[in-house]
Amino acid sequence: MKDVADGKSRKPPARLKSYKPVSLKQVAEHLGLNPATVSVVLNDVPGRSIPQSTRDRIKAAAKEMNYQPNLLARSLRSRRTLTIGILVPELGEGYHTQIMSGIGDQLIGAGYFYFTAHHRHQAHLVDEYIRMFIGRGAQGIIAVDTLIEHPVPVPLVAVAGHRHIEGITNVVLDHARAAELALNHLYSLGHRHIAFMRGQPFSSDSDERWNHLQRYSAKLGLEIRPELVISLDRDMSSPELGYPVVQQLVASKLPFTALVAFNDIAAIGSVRALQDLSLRVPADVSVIGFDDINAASYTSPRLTTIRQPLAEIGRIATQALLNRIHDAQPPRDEITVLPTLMVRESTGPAPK
Amino acid sequence: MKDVADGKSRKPPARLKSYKPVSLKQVAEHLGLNPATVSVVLNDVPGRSIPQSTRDRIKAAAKEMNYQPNLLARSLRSRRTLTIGILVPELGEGYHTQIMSGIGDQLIGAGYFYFTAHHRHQAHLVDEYIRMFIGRGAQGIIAVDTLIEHPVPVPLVAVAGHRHIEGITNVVLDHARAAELALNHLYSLGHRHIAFMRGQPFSSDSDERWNHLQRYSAKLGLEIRPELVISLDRDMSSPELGYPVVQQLVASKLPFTALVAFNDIAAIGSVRALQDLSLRVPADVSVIGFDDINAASYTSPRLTTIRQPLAEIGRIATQALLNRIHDAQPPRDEITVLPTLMVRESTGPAPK
DNA sequence: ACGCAGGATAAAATCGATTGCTTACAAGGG
DNA sequence: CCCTTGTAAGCAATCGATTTTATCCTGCGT
Repeated sequence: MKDVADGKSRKPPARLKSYKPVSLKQVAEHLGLNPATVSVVLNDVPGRSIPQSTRDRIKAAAKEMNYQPNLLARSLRSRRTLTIGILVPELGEGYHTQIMSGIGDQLIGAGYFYFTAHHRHQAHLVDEYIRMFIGRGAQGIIAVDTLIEHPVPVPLVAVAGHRHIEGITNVVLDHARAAELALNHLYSLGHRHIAFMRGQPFSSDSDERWNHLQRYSAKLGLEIRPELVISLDRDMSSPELGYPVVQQLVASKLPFTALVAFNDIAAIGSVRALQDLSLRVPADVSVIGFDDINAASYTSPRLTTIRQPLAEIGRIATQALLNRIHDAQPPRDEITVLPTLMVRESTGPAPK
Repeated sequence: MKDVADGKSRKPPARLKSYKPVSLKQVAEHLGLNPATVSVVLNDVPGRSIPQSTRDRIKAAAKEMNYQPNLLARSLRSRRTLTIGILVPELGEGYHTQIMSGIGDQLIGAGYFYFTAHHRHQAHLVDEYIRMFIGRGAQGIIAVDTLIEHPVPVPLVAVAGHRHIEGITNVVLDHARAAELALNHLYSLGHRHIAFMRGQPFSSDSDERWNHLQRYSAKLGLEIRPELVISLDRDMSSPELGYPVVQQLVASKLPFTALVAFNDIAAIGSVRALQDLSLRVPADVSVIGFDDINAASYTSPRLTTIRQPLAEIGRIATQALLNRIHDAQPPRDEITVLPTLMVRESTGPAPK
């Protein structure tokens, strides 16, 4: 290696073990100016008279010295941390992950960074993490599928939360529409004996989804036989979740030609269970899922499902939060998102 | 609701819209003490003589006033932010997500919080986010499947990075062992005409994996026919990735009885392609994947794959980083993780 | 020539902690 | 009786910015 000789990179980027970033004060000193002046210029504070020449000088120096403001210091004073906190029940699981992907995209795009914390449905952790987020200066919080029990001192947007708490904006799926899409689809394929799978009690969408399915069944004149209603209870996020309940359902020998699963994960396990019992999907039994997680289109047969626009939901929640942080709009209580029916291969005409 | 009467929760948690947390100063004032003293006690600073009675008084007051130290202020002074930054190429995609799940678990367990940023393989974003992490006080960085080009002023652990850069610890899979597992499995099932799928050039494991497959094939006396080697090139994370290349492979009419896919995602697409061309998996063609993402066991046939312990890798990387931050151990250059063979349903004896 | 209105920049307070250095007082040693 | 030692706590500087207030200077009007 030889010495660099070109004008540009004379000074190496100095990234060795313990370099210390340049501070505002150093920039000011270098320029023979006061830190305050430099700050004012770099932040484009309005209503200050500073000649363009000085402004240019300062900006040039900042760039040249590779000045990066220390966000901690700035935030301490100004209360703008450009940071928000995200609460999820679990990491590395399809549904939450895809929502977070939408959130992350939108936040980074808006210049915000975010903390993530997962609580595995433990209420005391929820409270603790909220406190820690705030202690670290989070200006807002997004809670995904998380039960919030108290008002919180910063703006909070809940995704798939169904409690109405003062000051909290909920982003929820239009469950009425979802039920309608699912049942119309099956009904129009000729299914009249439909089995239902309810979600776990701790999952925030469980009740809502079930209520609307009941309601719309009634509307269609479909009778729901209680023996054909099975319930999830285990807290797991693998398809195994849906396997045993469907096994039992089949073992009960009650006739049914379609199954409305609680979500895609459980639907995938259900399809497995049916196949392992020599029932063909969809020839013998149609299965419809909920969510449209990525894996739903990898299975065979590919899963017919009620799609929640997960990433979109994340983006909407984020936008709502940012609006509230900036007081851009009067806070809304609830934002509804529309589901779509994705017809794939796991549903078909009811057998004779 | 009636008034609470028990001694504990006399004072409501005051979580209304714009409450302001109590500061150290307020606690000190309340006690008639100096903030410094309070700080010293609450942090259990060693080598200070403060009588137990005072200590108790302070701790009681802190608890009673629900004092929460402001992490921003603390970090500004003490440089301990208990924060690290995580870089990933993409959010909401199986492989990275599962590694992040291990990272998140371990970090939260150790009392650290983390920022996540995704860069979609854009080098300039990588640099920018590293700067921003540091500006926000990150004490270390974990980079997953991300190309790091320069040394960085804080400890950095790279997962599946293969560049050796001063001061960076790499956590990598034992690719030699992986190749051995995959090829032994197929070989012992009688496969002699094996097709290979190489990864995209921007994926950090591509070359390493391919080199070891070649090397071990030679060892087994297996000849690799160049016409049976296909390459991925698109930057996508859906199984569609593997579909067209396998279609072409089959169209070429060259005989093969097994396919070593680059990863599970591509393997799932490959299986689809084969099935759509009326080839049975594994009766006509065996397919083996890499990674063992969650979805690998949801497909039908369930995917035989070389398992990377993804969450474990995340935990190992995190532990390595924390060790370096605490100077607990001399920094290691490389940490190797062992793969496992997961035999499922997509591989079987070679057809005659 | 004097006062005064800005324009340009400096000074100082502040945010909420941590930390090194005093100080005040009491007890023990020579 | 003075000096050391130790205990208990206060003082003040500091971290790196932002923000409010003050000061200096110049040119202009009268």
